[in-house]
Amino acid sequence: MTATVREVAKRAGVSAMTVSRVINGGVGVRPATRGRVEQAIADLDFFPNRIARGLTSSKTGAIGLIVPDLVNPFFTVVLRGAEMVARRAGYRVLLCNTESDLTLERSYIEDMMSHRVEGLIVAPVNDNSRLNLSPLMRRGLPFVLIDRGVPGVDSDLVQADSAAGARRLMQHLTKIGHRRIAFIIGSDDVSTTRERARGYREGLAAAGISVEADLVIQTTVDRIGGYRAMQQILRLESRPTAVFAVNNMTAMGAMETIREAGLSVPQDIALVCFDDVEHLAVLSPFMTVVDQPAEKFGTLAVQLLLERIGGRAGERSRLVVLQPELIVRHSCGVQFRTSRSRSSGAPGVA
Amino acid sequence: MTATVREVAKRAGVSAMTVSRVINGGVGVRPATRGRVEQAIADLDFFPNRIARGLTSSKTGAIGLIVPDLVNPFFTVVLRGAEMVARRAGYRVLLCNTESDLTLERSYIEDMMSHRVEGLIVAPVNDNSRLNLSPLMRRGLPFVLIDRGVPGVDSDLVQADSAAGARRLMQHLTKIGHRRIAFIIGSDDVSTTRERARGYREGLAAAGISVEADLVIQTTVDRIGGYRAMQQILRLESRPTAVFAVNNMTAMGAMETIREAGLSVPQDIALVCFDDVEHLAVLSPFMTVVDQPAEKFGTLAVQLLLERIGGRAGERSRLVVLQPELIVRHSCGVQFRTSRSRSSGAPGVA
DNA sequence: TTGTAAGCGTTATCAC
DNA sequence: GTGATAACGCTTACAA
Repeated sequence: MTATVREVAKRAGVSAMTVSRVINGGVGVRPATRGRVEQAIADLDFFPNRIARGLTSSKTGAIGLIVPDLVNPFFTVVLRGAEMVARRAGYRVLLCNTESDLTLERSYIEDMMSHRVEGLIVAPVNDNSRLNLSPLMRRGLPFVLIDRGVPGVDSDLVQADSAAGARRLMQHLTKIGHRRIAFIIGSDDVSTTRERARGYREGLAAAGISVEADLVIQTTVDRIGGYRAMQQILRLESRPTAVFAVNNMTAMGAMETIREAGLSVPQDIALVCFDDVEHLAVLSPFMTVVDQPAEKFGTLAVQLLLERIGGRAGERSRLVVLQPELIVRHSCGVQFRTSRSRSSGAPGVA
Repeated sequence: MTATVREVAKRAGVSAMTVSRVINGGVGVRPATRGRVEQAIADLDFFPNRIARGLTSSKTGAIGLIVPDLVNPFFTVVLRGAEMVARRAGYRVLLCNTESDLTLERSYIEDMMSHRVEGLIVAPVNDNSRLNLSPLMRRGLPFVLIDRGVPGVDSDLVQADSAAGARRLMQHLTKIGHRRIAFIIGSDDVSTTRERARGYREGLAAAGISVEADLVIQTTVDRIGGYRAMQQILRLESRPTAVFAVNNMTAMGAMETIREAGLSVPQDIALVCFDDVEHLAVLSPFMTVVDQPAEKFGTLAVQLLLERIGGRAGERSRLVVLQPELIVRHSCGVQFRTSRSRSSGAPGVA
């Protein structure tokens, strides 16, 4: 199907080794020789076989990125950041979408090992991902966790300060007068869920409010989960004045319920959430959110991973905690203007 | 770093071939032998090296997917569809994001050839992608174009009927009374742009309206492009009553301008576009759109590609034209209810 | 049912 | 500066 180094070598009247040298930068090859080889490569339309290369050198030039939900814009942006940094370093990103399925996660991790990626970035499904990660730990394949930590797994980790973000959100809501704030929350076996729940409790406590169990609705962390949770909230005898959705997807679902009920945000009920929905947040009502620097999750994770792959990392695992940012818009019930271009200015222009 | 077939073989007291047979399904291996091999595999924590496998069998089990913008939800959903079908067929999808950069597209295509993918799905940047695709054609590597056709490239193609979609949109707008409809359009070297422009003209003509050059604003097909184009539109002496944005991203940018200007949709100006923004369309005002079946682009493309890889496709190239669907919501200025659950019902429930 | 031998396309190593 | 040889880990083809 395509020429090999040997064929190129033959045509250029050199050895395969010389061809190999040329396609790898050509150091230590006389310009004249090099020219002949390059000509032969062009003539034969030769593309080096990376597969074969990976076999001898065990440098496959690939890293894996495993995320639970690629349709979630948060992870899309993580991916964009990761790919950019990886490409600049000469690496390819192999992407895996587990759809929050532990079995799929396990098989993707095995797949990545089979593909001999040099390292892995994983946004784990939940605490049970520990079992899936253990083969990586056993064989010492470098990996970096993002977004979510996994108890019992000692590795580099890039995460946001979820508790602080939630506290800030609660602080804001209570400051503008909300006292009864519902919380749409996910399963307890995800670290970010636990942290956001802690921030919720602490934030309320700081305002002298105690948590009402009725107002904490546990559900799946996706649109349908948010949809159902909000239905439940609207059925409460005494309706809360505000709702905190644990992430962007649940917030979307919650919005849908609110609209169907003929209510509006923030007039009838306030709604805030984690994760800015980025380029789509232009649609009103503009959500008040705690934004996580998604792209940084990707870029930092790749940097940490490449350091580790390159043996420049040391034994100890590293923890990077990114600060989320409160962006006050309209869905909480106050009309603010922030200094952020994303909320009040042009998209990406000064 | 990890065990090899030979090491497993030694431990199990068999030959490497027997191990190979076991890891490939184990047909023609006596159960007892097979058991010993499996035990040895478990003991040594062995994972077959796909790289090496790909070298001998030239079945790498990978296909490439090249898209111009992964942050665009349309392509994210395409990816989801593609990956699902590919996985079921035992293939992995290697994803490349060209960011609409022809140079990057070229290098990704070469990269994919180096990785010896068995085939490629490409949403090309524009007509100039022809040059980037030519190496594929030269060596007969199967590929399928999606979304956009490329003049001079004869290949399988999955696309939407853009002209019909645009016509339908114009038909609707004119029917409810709009006569002056601006068009935010992209570069002319993209097939979908040309087709949508044709639909725009034809749709207007059918209503006895002639195109006003002032109302057609050419820009980059992203959020910032839509933002600027809408600024230009608002500066027109005689403001149009409606705006047709060529895709979801330009519509987002346009919305942003409208909001900054203190205007609202549809009271001050109507806004419609191509591509449903899917799970984010829950935010109001609910856009009237022509929706393309994004996931189908992915699933069909993979099916066509796998047929071709498997030699079950025949010489002739195939064209699949998907019908886009008009979803009337509120941004056009009428309050309709459609039968689609996505616009009026629950997310994914009956 | 199992094993032997050779080779996939590249690069590491060590000569020259 | 260039080349010969032997791997890398697996599978194909054939033999036993």
